[in-house]
Parts: sequence; C-alpha cells; structure tokens
Amino acid sequence: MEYTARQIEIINAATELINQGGIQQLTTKALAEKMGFSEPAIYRHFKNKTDILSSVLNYFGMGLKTKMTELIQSEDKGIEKLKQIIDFQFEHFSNHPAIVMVIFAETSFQYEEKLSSAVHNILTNKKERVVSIIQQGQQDGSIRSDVDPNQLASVFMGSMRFTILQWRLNNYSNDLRKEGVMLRQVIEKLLRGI
Amino acid sequence: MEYTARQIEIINAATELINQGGIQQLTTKALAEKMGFSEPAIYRHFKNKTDILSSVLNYFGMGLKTKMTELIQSEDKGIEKLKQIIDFQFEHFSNHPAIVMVIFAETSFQYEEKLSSAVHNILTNKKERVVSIIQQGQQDGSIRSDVDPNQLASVFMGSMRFTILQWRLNNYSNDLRKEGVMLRQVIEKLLRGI
DNA sequence: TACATTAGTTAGTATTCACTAACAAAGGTA
DNA sequence: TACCTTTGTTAGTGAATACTAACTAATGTA
Repeated sequence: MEYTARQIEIINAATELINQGGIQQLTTKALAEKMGFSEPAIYRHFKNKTDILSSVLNYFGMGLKTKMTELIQSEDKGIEKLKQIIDFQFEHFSNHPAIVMVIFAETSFQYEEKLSSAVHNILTNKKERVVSIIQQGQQDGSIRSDVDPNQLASVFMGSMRFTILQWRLNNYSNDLRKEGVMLRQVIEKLLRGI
Repeated sequence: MEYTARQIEIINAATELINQGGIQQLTTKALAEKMGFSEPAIYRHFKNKTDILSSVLNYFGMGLKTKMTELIQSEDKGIEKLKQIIDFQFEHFSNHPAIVMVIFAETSFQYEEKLSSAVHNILTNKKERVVSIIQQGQQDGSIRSDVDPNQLASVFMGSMRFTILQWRLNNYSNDLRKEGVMLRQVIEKLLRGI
C-alpha cells in the first residue's frame, strides 16, 4: 500500500491525463510522454494499466481518509465539522483540479471489478464518516434531528458534488472557494438544529 | 433533430451498452452484434461514432425537456412540482436503468467538444427549470425564501443525483422508488416555507 | 418493365493499444 | 574487481478499433 517516489510521480501524471480528457486519454503512450520516458519504463513501476488506475484511486482515497479522520477527532460541534469538510474539499479541488475528474469518472471504472470496488469503497467510507458526524451533531444539538442522518448525508454530499460538477463543466471558470462559502451558508441554514 | 425508427433502436442499444460497461464498451462491433447486423450497417444510419453518442444524449435530453415542460405548466405549488420531479425521475430510472450511466458519464464525454456541450446543455437546461420552479414556490409560499433559489436548486439536484449514484454503485440492488419516497420527504422538510 | 433508393452484406485497411523480449548503463555491495 | 539489481532503452507483436470500398437483394415508383 506504499508507493515509491517514482510511482507517485506516475500517479500524478495519470491523474492529470484523466483530468484533461477522461480515462480514454490515459494511454500508455500519453503517460510515457508526460513522464518523459519510454512506454516500457512504465512497466518497471506498475504491473499493468489496471494497476495504475487502482493506484490513482487508492492514493486519492488515502489522502481523503487521513483528512476525514483528523476532522472527526476534533472537539467541534457536528455542524462545524460539516462546514470544515466543505472548506477542505473545495480548497483542495481548487488547488488540484485534476483530481475532480477522477472522482467523477466513477462510472467509467465500472467495467473493471477491481476499480469499481475501489471507487465504491472511497464513496462509502466517506459517507459513513459524514453520517457519524451528523449523528454527533444531532446529539450536541447543532443539527436538526427530525431527519434521518443517512438522508441528510446524501443531501450534504450530493450538494457538494453537484457544486463541484458545475464548476468542472464550466471549465473551472468560476471561483470554487466562493461557491464553497455560499454552499456552507446554505447547508448551515438547512441542517441547523433549533 | 428527428430520428428514424431504426435510429432509435440503435440509440437504445447504444444506451444499454454504455450502461453495461461505460462508454468504452460502446464499440462498433458490440453495437452491431446487439443490433443483429454487421458493423458497416451502422454507418447507413449514423455518420460516425460521435454522431451516435451525441444522438444518445440528444434523444435523452429531448424526453427530459418534454416532461419538465409539462410539469412547469401545471397549476401545482412549487414544492409539489419538485416532488413530482423526484417521482418522475426515480420511476423513470427504475424502468430504464441503462440511462443512468449515460447521465453519469458526463465527464467521459469531455474530450469531444460536441459531446461535452450536449451534456452541459442538458444539465443547464434542467437546472434553469428547477430554479424557476423554486422561485415560483418562494412566491406561493410553499418554499422557504431565506435561501437563494440557485443554491436550493443545487441542493435539490445534487441530492437526487447522489441518491441515484448510490443505487447505481450498489448494482441497482435497493428499491429506487422507496429511496425516492424518502428523499421526497426530506426535501419537503428542508425546503418547506414557514 | 426499367430504374433508383434503401439497407444490408463481405472483405479489408490504417491506426492505436497494452504489453513483451532483449539489451544497456549506472550504482551498490561482496 | 566481479556481479547483481534497478531503471531505463529500442524494436516489435497480436489484438482491437473505427471506418471504407464494392457488391447485392428488396422495395417503391415513373
């Protein structure tokens, strides 16, 4: 589960390629070109193409997990943690727009067992953590408790994803951080406990 | 903008293939096999592969537009219309799961100008209509007016999409109609005007 | 009947793809 | 010094892909 420096370079190059034009753009030729070496050199670092793709997903999932764990362990109220997730995610995507495409490519990975389950795990894991934060918020009174936490998590994550998708489809032209601030206020109004 | 019966057959076959394994699964060979004729026969009905894909998107977009127009013209209150959109969409996806993949493949189409703009148009058009319904709801008092209608539309559409995505990633195993009923209740609670 | 159009066929092509075989240079270590 | 490992190279391969050329059978129409 650990990657060499060279592997991480390749993972980043692959992520950028996916961002530029979907997974179809991720060919061994393009990847080698981006890395500045020949095609066969790729196979010194990864077994095959599926191995590269699953590493891209896994590497991204690891980073996300670490951050979410940090957040959960803090002393803040539930609603505060949700707002911090929005800030973190939107800031992160602003700085690394390439990753966005990887996340939204979830359905493209479907044809490969190994990849689709990787995507599924990332999403499920994140949702579980959001649900537990919402439950905590319902107990500390910062989040309304008249709605099922699982449903609220879908609303929360769906809103975030949709906002990011719009930004992506608009070719990153608007300021995602501002969108984040606005979304944070809306989520607060809609989920705030009485 | 009108399609022959044979073209619609091909559009449906293509949609199913995309559903089964993403756009990568949509090859001329697979499409011909599914249609029960030879590969070159495809080119009697479509100019090229991009033409097929943009027809798939366009055909889907047309159906969606028609339904949304009907909804908007009714006499119901804003919140009622939103609930009807959920019912319609979830029922529709339950009956035609193949289409789900096409919608969520938006990022895969990005590398082709013609296709990415088609996707963008479908989404933008739908969102505009949702925004106008929400504005109406804020005026007739059925939807809270302390939140920007554009933001509420993102929450609404994002929640729907996320619920459908989860259903998809779970291999359609849960009952989407039930999910729709639950989502409808949540949306009502969160958006309801005072 | 003569002819044109439509919608299919078989055969084939250039290109691209992921991946392999075999070799080479550099560095670490016995 | 001798040798092994690591990380790259060049050259090439079989399979798949989108698409074309040329032909044909059926159907509608002048």
